[in-house]
Amino acid sequence: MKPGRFSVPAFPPPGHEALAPDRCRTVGNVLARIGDKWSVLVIMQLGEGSRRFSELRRAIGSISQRMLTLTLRGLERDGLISRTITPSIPPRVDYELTELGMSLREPVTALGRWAASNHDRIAAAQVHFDRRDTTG
Amino acid sequence: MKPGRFSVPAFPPPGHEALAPDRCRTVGNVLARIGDKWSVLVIMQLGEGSRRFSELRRAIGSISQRMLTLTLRGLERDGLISRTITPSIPPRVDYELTELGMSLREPVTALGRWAASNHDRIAAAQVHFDRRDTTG
DNA sequence: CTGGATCCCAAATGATACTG
DNA sequence: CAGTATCATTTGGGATCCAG
Repeated sequence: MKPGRFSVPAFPPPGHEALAPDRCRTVGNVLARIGDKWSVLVIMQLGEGSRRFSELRRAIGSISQRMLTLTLRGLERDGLISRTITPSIPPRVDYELTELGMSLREPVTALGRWAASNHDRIAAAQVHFDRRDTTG
Repeated sequence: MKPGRFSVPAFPPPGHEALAPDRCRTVGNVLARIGDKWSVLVIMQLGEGSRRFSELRRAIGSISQRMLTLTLRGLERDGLISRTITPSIPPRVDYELTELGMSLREPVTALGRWAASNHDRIAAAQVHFDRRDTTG
């Protein structure tokens, strides 16, 4: 950490502290974690039940083997999924949502419903914005 | 999806509707958009009311001018925020959530509540995972 | 004050080859 | 099958300078 004065942002005026910066950060952190390109897809897949590595790979389709591994490690590290190895030949590894992971499904699917309900409007807004850019 | 006499794989419990791969993509796209490092922070700030560029910059604190600009452009393109220019000197630009942006607050804050409730458990899981890695 | 343009570095992701 | 290791590429993001 650099020495010097760290700037403390002005406190929000009374009545405007519904969303503390603190909480914003927390949300930001969580979104930074599950908001990557793949985590949610994995979570939603596992939300339907236990899956093995190759099943997830096929189900998601476009994910590379490397990224699936990394994503699963990250989710496991966060305690959202569990990893069960069956040392057979060929080996088998099953992934499953933990209780914590299960509890995440609800807010995520809420966001999912929002996305499903509004992605038409978003797409339309994008087209509009881009047209203005090219035709303006 | 043609209903035949094939058995349907286990239904998710009520309230957790089936998660078609299609829908997963939609969610993934939306999360890819708002799940970046800054969008949510901006949205939550604007959730408290209209803000001008420099206010957002100060409030968020660690964001660079460049990223704030890019983030705002992205959100505007998605129709989540509106941009109002007042051609005074010095110029003034205010940002505000659109109706669409407002509607996003609810699912986002739901995720926020989840984050606030569970980030201790996540942190603990991470410590546990990392210990296993270094001491194992 | 707002924000575009440029340069540069770090992190994320993909492709491929290799291993138990 | 389920990874790991490595390399190449893409993307994210900060710093800085410049302009209306």
